Amino acid sequence: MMLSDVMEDYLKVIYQLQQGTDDRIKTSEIADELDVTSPTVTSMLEKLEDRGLIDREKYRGVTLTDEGETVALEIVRHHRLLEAYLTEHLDYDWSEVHDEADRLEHHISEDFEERVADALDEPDVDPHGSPIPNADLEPPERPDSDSVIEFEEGDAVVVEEVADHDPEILSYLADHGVEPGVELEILEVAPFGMVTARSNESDRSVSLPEHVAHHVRVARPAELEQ
Amino acid sequence: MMLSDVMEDYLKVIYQLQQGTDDRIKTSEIADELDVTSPTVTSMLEKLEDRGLIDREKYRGVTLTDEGETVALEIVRHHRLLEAYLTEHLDYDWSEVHDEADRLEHHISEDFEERVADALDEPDVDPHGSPIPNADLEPPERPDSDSVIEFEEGDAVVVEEVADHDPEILSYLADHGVEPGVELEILEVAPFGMVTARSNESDRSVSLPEHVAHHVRVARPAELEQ
DNA sequence: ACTCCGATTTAGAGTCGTCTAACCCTAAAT
DNA sequence: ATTTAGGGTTAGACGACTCTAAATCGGAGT
Repeated sequence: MMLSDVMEDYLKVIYQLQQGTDDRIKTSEIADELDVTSPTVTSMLEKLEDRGLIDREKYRGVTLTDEGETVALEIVRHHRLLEAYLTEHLDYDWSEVHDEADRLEHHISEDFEERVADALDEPDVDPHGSPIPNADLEPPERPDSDSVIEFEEGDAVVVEEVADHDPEILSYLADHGVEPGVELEILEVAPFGMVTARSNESDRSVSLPEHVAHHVRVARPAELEQ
Repeated sequence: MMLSDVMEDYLKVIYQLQQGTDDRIKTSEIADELDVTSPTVTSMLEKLEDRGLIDREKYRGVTLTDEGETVALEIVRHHRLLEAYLTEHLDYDWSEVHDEADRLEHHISEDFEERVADALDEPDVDPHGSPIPNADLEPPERPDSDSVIEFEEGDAVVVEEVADHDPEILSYLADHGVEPGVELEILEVAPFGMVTARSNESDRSVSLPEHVAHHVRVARPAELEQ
């Protein structure tokens, strides 16, 4: 299937918006994400539907077909492998890799993908802790993490994933010891969603406004599970 | 200057066709190289002229302006750095790098270019022996090599550059010991252009039909110059 | 100088992805 | 059941890049 970069972008965005809900994805959500107008999205959705890549109900939004999901997973795999490679081998900081991976994700060959995966020894998460789809493009299983917002004062948690792309925010988080793998003690969850926590990394407390905290996904430490 | 990938491709091709001649580059040469029709080239040349990137005389072909050349050099630098990086760090063979570099050359950031150049320690040639323009994008000085066709029986020469992109031909050449750096003894130059030589690498003789030999650029060994 | 042929340009049209403006549908509130 | 607010779709257009067909240029050879 020969797809344009643009079509791939639409599929990727639909895939990502679909993560964590069963809702159909709406035209305006896609438009916001891709920074185009709604009519533009509508006309592209028609094409994607013609190609059998999405399932569309007019006025009610879309979902990916299996085929569409496979394409999306391929792009996501490219993106996350690139992020991992750039941090591992080209000295990029995790705050910088997203844009570069976005540039390149549509333009690498199967061969390149494979060599990069080899060089990294088939990693299963990218530098932000997001799962990298495997080479067979099966949907990766949903990590059992929750937004840090779900927790409360006194909880001890481990950062699993920081699902944000803004370099400024990522730099801020890294500076304050919020990265995948670090342990956080929740100090306060304000009613308007701001979370304050202490990182065992920086040993300083850090406050995360709601829109940031939302992207910080954490799990209870392993020793507390059973 | 915001240029499309397509425009960059035109400039790159014009640059490469311009190497080694003072002739203006003709519409049909560009059309052949890019695999588009002549009218398509004509209309793109109008746009490039409007942008001040080429100097055009209708019916007589084009040359790059300084600005156009700078853009072309940027793309060539990207291409050749990528080729070098892929062979050096991702285990590519010199016969495989061209297509991958073509895919990526328009899509890497300045930052990426710089990091790759650093990782390679600012190389000055790519795996085919072609000069990599420096970061200031000054035109690299013309290497003092000639096509192997220019030599005659008995000459000993060193391969400087193999300016071909066909993976089959490059594999063939590598298999027969024709790569940058190896010494060749010319055994015969047939009237129809075929060159037969012995490589001190493979210690076998190899015959190069004219269109291949044309791309094998060599120099007399250093110890013979003064 | 003239003719002719190959190369170039002009003319006109098609595709892709985008836009704005106008119209329409759905769901929530009355 | 009706209204209405807000998002979705339709219609029509545009810019970028490409094509085919037709007209035109210019150099090579008389």
